[in-house]
Amino acid sequence: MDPVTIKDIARALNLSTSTVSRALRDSYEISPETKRLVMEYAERLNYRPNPIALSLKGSSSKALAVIVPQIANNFFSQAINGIEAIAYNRGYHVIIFQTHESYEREMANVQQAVARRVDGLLLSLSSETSDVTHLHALHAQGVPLVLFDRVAPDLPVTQVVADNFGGAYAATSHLLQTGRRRIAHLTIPPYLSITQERLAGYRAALEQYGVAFDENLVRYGTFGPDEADELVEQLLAQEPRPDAFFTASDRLALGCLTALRKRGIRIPEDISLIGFTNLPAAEMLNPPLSTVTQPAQEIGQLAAERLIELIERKQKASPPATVKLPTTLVIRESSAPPVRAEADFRIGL
Amino acid sequence: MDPVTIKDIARALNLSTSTVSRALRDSYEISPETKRLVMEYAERLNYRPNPIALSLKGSSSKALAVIVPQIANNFFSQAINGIEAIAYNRGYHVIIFQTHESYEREMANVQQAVARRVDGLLLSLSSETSDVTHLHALHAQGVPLVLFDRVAPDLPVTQVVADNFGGAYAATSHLLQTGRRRIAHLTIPPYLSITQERLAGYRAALEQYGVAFDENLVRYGTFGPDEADELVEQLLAQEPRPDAFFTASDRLALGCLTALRKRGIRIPEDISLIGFTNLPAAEMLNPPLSTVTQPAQEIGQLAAERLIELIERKQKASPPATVKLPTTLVIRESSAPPVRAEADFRIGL
DNA sequence: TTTTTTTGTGCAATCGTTGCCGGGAACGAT
DNA sequence: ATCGTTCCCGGCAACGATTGCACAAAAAAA
Repeated sequence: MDPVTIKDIARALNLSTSTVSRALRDSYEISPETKRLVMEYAERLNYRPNPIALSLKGSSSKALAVIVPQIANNFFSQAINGIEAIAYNRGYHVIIFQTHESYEREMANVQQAVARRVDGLLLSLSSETSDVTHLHALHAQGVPLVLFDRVAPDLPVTQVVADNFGGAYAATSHLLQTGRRRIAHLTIPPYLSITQERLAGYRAALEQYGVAFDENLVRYGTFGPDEADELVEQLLAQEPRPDAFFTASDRLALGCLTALRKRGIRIPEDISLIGFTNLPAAEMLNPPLSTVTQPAQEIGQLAAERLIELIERKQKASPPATVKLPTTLVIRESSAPPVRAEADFRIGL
Repeated sequence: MDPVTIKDIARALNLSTSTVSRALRDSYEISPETKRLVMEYAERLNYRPNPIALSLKGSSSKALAVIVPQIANNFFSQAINGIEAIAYNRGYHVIIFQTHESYEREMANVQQAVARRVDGLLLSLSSETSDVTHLHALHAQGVPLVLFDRVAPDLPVTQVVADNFGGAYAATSHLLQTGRRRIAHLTIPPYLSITQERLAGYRAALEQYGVAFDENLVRYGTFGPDEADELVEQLLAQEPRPDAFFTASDRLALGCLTALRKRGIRIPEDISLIGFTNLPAAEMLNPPLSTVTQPAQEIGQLAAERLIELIERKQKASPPATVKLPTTLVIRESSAPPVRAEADFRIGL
């Protein structure tokens, strides 16, 4: 019951393995008669070439590595979904690695992926990663590589991202337009490209509205459990107290919601809240959560498409570029203007 | 810059590949001096044995296949998280396949996994799968296999599941205890073991409370988008109208919530709602959603542990068994008794 | 009939690694 | 001096598939 090999076919048909191999690949130098024989027999035995042997031989392994910080994260699982969809109908398989936000594991995973002779890598950086020489090395070796979401702008490789700046800018502008002035930003570790872009969008909007940037209003989380509560505590202690929270992840947005509710703070009356999230439940939360949504699946798809193009067309593929997909601000109740907003505006607050 | 092979080392040190191989594996038949030389040189060149070659050679590939219907699903991504955690610190890698609820793709994925010489498979059945002969074949071939969550009780392999019956029984009992009598059950495709177990738990509770089972109150979804709305529509048309919904998945619970709210139906006053879900946002929904939670990560961990035991101890491993992990009913506002419940009870409703 | 061309097939190397066999050197025992 | 051990190490084959080259037989051309 062991898998059928080319040798089995050769033996059974009294041919050499080379003939069988060539017959199966429909080579012109094999007689039609022999081809038919081989093909039929192979079909009957349900022969499948051994991908391991093929990889060893040096051709392609038809496998892509996807390295992400966490699978159990809405954004990444959606992105992987997109990747897998493209990979599948181009005949590739997907091997998934998690870094758990560790630089060590990121490097180990890259090593492993290369050792397993994947045809290419799709990578989203860990939050600990500030040094990308391991990726430079990879790229120098000619290993096809595409970064997505959490990228490294300096690397001369294709990168697929959401418009983090634009999303953050839109969210912050919206908060400002609805009368908020003390806008806190709860965000994720500072090395990440997405953190910096979102922070930049936040600052740009503040500047645009002539509101001074206060770094005490920016707090960095670390993906730890229940960390939002403490960050919220710190922010609420600020004087004057923030009147809006803009968070950079779904986990933080939920954490904020919990922390604020726990303290009896009303949303949006006392504090306005906007997340940066793909939570399908955002609309059903109490209150419905305003968020900046990202096209996670499209990001995955696009990244996979670019990678496969890179693999298959090698030199002729489009040159490295950063592709930016639009984000969307979805306004819901959690960022509604406070009831007194109108009056406040009138007295020039 | 190509990966270093055992041959490179052999050439450089003027030894044979076999000697190098043995030196690296610390074989007793190599002189300490030679070993030292080889080891040091290998270390310096950062030599890593080629896993592909090892797989081909027939030993183990140190890779596990995980086949699930969907990655972008809270339960599965958490389970995979658990699997990956165990696999990682036992030195295994995880290759993930999605069936997208298709029987065809499930079979293709199993084929691929075997072709890639994984050391074992972790599988959760697609909702289309009613025939498991492909798994019988696999098991007959001696391929280590563990099923989890959506299992096939007839297969003589280890299976790791949540206590679906118990969870459904608890949820339904709770609804009955809070005065509900027309309890609808929105569930997932009928072939699935989990569907049947949850349905059985639901029926058992009804019977326990002397409430007749009405099959018009049971609706099967198909994982389609927005299907909940139509199912809710159908159920609301029933006469008398249901006073509670018990759903078998997080997607359905959210869909129900949306559909009911859209129609102006109050939860829990008009209709009580309990989901079967691991949504982290359940507590923050409006109203907070009562659910039966499953230990997704533990299920993954346990399944991975069993599989690795199977792989490494082969014959000496514990015999196939079904491991059942407890589910927990978390009661929140969505299943609170209606305000008039007390009065109703008094008049014997 | 002989030479050339065409056609179909087999041999052997290759990928990286390990298992098996065998061989030379050194040593002690007879 | 011869034999048997022990210790180290090298060569070959094999895993499954592909591929360049060679070679045979048959067909075509001379």
